[in-house]
Amino acid sequence: MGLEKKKATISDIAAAAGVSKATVSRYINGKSDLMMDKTKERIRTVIELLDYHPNNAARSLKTKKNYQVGVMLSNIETPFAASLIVGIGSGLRQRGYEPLFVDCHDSIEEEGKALASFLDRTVDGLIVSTIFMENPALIKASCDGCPIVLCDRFVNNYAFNVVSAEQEESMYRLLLHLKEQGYTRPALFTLPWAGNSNRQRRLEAFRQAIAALYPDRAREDVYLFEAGGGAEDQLERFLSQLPPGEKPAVVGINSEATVLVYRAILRCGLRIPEDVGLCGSEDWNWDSIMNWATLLTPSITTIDVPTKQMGCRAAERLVELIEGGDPTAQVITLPCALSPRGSTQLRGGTERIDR
Amino acid sequence: MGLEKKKATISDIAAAAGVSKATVSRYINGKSDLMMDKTKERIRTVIELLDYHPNNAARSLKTKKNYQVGVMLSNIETPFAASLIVGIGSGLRQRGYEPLFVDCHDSIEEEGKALASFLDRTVDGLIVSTIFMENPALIKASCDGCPIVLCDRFVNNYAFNVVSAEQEESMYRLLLHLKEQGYTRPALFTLPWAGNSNRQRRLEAFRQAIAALYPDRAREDVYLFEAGGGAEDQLERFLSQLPPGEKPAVVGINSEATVLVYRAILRCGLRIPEDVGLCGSEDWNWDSIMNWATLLTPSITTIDVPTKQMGCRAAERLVELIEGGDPTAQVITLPCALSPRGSTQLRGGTERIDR
DNA sequence: TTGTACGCGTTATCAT
DNA sequence: ATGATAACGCGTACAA
Repeated sequence: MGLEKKKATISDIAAAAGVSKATVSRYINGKSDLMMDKTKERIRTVIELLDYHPNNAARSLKTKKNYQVGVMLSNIETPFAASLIVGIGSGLRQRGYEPLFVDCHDSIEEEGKALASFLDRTVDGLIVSTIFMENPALIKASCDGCPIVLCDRFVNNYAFNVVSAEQEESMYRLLLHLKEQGYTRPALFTLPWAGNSNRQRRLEAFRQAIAALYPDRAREDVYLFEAGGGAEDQLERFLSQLPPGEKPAVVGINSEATVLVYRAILRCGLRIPEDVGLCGSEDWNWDSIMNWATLLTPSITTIDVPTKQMGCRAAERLVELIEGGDPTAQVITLPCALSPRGSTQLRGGTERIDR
Repeated sequence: MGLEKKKATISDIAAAAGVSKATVSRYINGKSDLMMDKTKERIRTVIELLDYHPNNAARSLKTKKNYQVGVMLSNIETPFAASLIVGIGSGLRQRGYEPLFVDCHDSIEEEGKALASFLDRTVDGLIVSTIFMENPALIKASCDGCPIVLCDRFVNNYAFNVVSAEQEESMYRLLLHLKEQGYTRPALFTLPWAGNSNRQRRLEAFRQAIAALYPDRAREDVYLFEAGGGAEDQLERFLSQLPPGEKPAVVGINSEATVLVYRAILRCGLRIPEDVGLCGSEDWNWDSIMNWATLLTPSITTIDVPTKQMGCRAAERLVELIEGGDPTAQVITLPCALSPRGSTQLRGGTERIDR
């Protein structure tokens, strides 16, 4: 109790086992193929006895590796980020790496600071999921040899390794679902997409799907509004311009947009799904009774982005890069699932309450 | 481009500035009071020019500090954890420390592993927010001298430093609010509380508040159910045993419980707030349009736990401990706010839709 | 006010 | 099959 129990070092082990530090080091690092069994055994027991753990700082000083990777998130306070954290964390730790998460608060300055801080701490690599499409600092870091994987984001003018969610196919399936349900007029309601690669990709996917499913469609049903307001105005614009006989459905560009439109629809005194269908991209993939899509009444049809798996896959790819795998930029695309719910159930059946 | 731009070391700086490594080291560590101005200036410019950054591994090898703290969370995939992460992260980074977050998935084994891994990495301290009230491994770590702060949790048989949310006062205010609204019979609906210090504290707070506000109340209106089911049965039991003329209101022990009861009430064909009042403890403190309490219709009255601030405060206290502050165990208690919403608005006014 | 020299705990390169 | 020994980059007595 009173004794200062100093931590055992490799020298202690060497002395206690009657071998040299070099031998102990070899044992620890699995280079013990040509080692006598009884030597191994001696080292093993002494390590056990003294509860020896190699010192990471010393190790990393020598090897220039510290088994830590920096993870830059755009806004941690969203379930999207939470899922990403879980996926990245498990993927990384599985392979012996420790994640350092930092919230960049959607600010390019914060992001620059975080990047500098990580480079300073000499992390072994970076996983980046921030929104900025113009990102010279990140490109520079990559050029300087820092392994980087982008997660669900793209950056202009540089071919990064990216793990992302499939968009075209899932958007097509969503619009097909709406059509099958009897909706004749799907419109995309989106928040500003400038500088946001995901919104741009979804917008593009929407246009493609419309072109495929409604080849004769002339005007473009894309409505832009702000998180601060405007959903209601745009909704009224959309509905007032509707030719008679058309059945409208709104596709929200993300979870937030979908909820905002949901409120706008109710405020206009309209019913979901009878008067207007509603569905959206669900970034959270949050399997819980607290999922926003099932909290609303009726519950909302969504495209479910496999956030956790994206994180896990990004971790996997990054470790490949760190450990010398082929650095050629790959774009890994994960499929999304469609979850039809009450908000688009125009014909037949009654809504099933999930869980 | 072709040149291998090796990282500058302290020796490079010393050489370039024409001084000794010791002087540079002093400069870096702020011990430059007695240093000649022109020496300082020389060092400063050279550091700038060579873009020198001290190597953390070497530094930590020498000083046994690495400015990293381990953070053990019970389940990262909840907004509660997300808020905590933000609070802890900013509090820690503000003071020059880096958080290492790990998800223990409500498993004591995982937690043990994480603890060992952190101790192994020689973090400077620990912030713990996991559910286990019996936790010998954690007590041992503390006894061994590792600075530890518990966040919104308690552990039996050991006086840890704790940052937590105030419970008695807020529960009292919630029940008072219900009474003022005309509800005569508040009942607590809770998930199993064994081993969960927060649920136990809330349960106790509920009992105290009932004793204070309804001194004549004989039987105890506490209903236990499981996340998997049972809310509906318990609700029917509660309502059927109600004396005529009583106005019932349900208090959910946490966000999840409240949502489960919400669904049960609707399934029973009852109206909120007319037939039954509903309110609950909101652990997330999640200021967003996606907040569950405002997604539901009507939106739900909550006690808002200041999660982010708790994390921030825990970080602050931990750094105090790490840097040699008084280690005497403190219990820091943060006040909660009451957010009255439509779900308990029995008399007067119409529900205001928030945001 | 500044410099010298050693050691922190490892791994890696030689030897043997 | 194993042992000396020299780095790795930094902080810090101690000396000057």
